[in-house]
Amino acid sequence: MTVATAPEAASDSLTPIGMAVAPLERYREFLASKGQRMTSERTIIVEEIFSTHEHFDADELIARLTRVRGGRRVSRSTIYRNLSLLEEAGLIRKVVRKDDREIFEHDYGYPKHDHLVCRQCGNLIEFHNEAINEVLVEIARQRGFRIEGHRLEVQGLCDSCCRPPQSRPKKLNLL
Amino acid sequence: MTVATAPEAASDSLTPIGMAVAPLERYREFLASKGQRMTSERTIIVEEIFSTHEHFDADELIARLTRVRGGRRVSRSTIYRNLSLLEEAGLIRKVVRKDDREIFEHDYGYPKHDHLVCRQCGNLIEFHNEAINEVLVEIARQRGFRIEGHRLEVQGLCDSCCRPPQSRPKKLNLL
DNA sequence: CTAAGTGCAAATGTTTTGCAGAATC
DNA sequence: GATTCTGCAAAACATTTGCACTTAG
Repeated sequence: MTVATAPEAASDSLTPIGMAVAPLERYREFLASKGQRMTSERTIIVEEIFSTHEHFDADELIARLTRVRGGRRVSRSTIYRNLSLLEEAGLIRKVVRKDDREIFEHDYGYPKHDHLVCRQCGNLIEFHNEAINEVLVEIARQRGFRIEGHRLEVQGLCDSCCRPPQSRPKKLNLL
Repeated sequence: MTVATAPEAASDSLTPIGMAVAPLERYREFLASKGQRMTSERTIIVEEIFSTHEHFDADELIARLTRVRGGRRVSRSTIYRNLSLLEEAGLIRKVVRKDDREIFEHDYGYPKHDHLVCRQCGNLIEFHNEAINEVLVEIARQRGFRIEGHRLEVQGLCDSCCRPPQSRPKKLNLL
């Protein structure tokens, strides 16, 4: 059982835990199975997405591409088209919706989890709990429902947003 | 412990389980607390929403109002403005997002629950499970997170959409 | 009366789509 | 070489907003 963060033996240079093959390779296979093609834009997108394990929305991804990839950019349409495909391929998934935008994250090579969403600072706090899955499986069984996935967002206030600014009693504003 | 569906003793004619006061009254109080007013449009909206326990989106509500209320209609803007207010008041809540629309349901006078969403027929199947809440409360406690609510949608295929049309072997189409 | 609410039409902002040229297999 | 992709600009769509008029308190 591996708990490491470092790359393991696999077919590519970046192949963390739980990935039989690297994301890019996996995308290529998925595309091939549908008679679709790998392109340089798709490579760039997948590499950027999997270069870090972070939540992102379409705009953030575009920003990252513009910034990081030395100006080499991918059009907005292509981003959207590929986000859909990547989701279909099981490489990413929509986790929550924030400010009218879908937030994505890796769904490949990373253990399943859900999120606490702070309505104040917008932070996403990941958590994993097997009991929830077990409950869902049982409920689904009873109803003859075939589960394909789920999305659980817990709304509220995170630790730091719960209490007023108390750790900064220096410059008091006494109007 | 009441399990009935019929109205109980309360301050209005339509006051099912768990409602200290009827929805309309409750909305009035909420509005008053914010220095806002009750209007005929707001009355119509609340009465229509609580006339049946059904999931709905903005368009469906507008349709229901147009149809049921003998042509007396409320403008789309007013509907949206009030859906937000009603949510803030805790009378309704967004449960899932389907076809790019927010689906609402009663959040007042009805036990908390979550949904199985069939991707095929779009049906929403309600279920209630206390264990999930317990898990969430415990996780939140550990992280110092103050829960205000949650949204859990389980995606998949419902019982009838799981299997192909097998119970209709009469008129076979043998092209 | 005065502040708040409504309806209308126009605006918003994200995501989608049609199409001509570019690229993959 | 044919089919699939991309980028662009325009479209689609649910939801929001500005404004003049109406209405609740």
